[in-house]
Amino acid sequence: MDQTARIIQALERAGYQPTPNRRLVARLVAATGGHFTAAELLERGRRERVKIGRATIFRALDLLTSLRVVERLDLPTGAHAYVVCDPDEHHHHLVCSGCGRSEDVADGELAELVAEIAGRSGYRIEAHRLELFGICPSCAGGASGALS
Amino acid sequence: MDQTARIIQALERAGYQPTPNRRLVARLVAATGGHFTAAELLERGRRERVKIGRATIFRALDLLTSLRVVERLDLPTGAHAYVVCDPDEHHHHLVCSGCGRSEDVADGELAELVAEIAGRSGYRIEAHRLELFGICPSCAGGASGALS
DNA sequence: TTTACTGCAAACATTTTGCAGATGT
DNA sequence: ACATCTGCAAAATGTTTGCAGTAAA
Repeated sequence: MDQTARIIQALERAGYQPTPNRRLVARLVAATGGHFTAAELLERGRRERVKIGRATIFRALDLLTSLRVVERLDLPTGAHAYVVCDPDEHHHHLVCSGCGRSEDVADGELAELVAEIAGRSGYRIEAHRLELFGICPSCAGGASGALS
Repeated sequence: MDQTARIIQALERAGYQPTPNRRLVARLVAATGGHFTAAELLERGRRERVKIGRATIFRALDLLTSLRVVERLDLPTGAHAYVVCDPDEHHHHLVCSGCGRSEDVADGELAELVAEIAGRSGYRIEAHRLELFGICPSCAGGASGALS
């Protein structure tokens, strides 16, 4: 099953209608290998389909965010962007500053580190977010991506 | 030396004038144990001094951000806030959702984890940001903060 | 006297909302 | 029929900018 279908299914499972607009947003979101802003999505949407309103994009994105199918993240520039992601496990994002591609990174050992910080500080830590920014292999190494 | 003085000194060292407005911002920023938004700062500033413009607040905050005396962070709600911090070492922030207090957390073992992620993914990681949100001991435990 | 700083208001960018109409169930 | 969804335009936010005046070097 491809990602577009997964997103649409998530909508249906949550009791939302898989309307043409929402399908479009799902498709656009899935077509992105990386992050995108609401404005970009609107522009791409309008290229495919004449009628889709800004508000609809934002509403669909809110919906998908609440279903954890996409996540909102903050670029180093301060701009807000979204990335598609796996709703089932806690993870973080590694974003390429070159091409915008984004990969999920498992929480892994971070959980231990967070627990340790909790112990040391006395805080009850309820949420944590790790954002990683860098250059992906293919942006770094021309075509091959092999590091010399 | 107190924090207000440290901030003013950082401005002077970088060649900026320690004007009354900037001193005010330094004082307001230092008076905050935690995070604050630009709007809050403006309001507090106006309570002390009738004349200070929104733009001046933003400009001062940008300045302090570029000097790494404050850092801009993104609350889970998506709102932008600022926290005072130590310009000399790489660290992260632990923010109390109750009172807004914020503490610096040393990068510590995170560096290793980041290096490992870099190795595994092939990305050249240029920046990373860890944001922790939780409840501080005094918000959690009533007055004493002792966990039972 | 030359440059840095400031307030103001306007410009801008981004996101949200109210609402009447369209669409899906 | 009924609830959900949609586009639009207006409103609410949040931030930046142009500029003329003020203060500092």
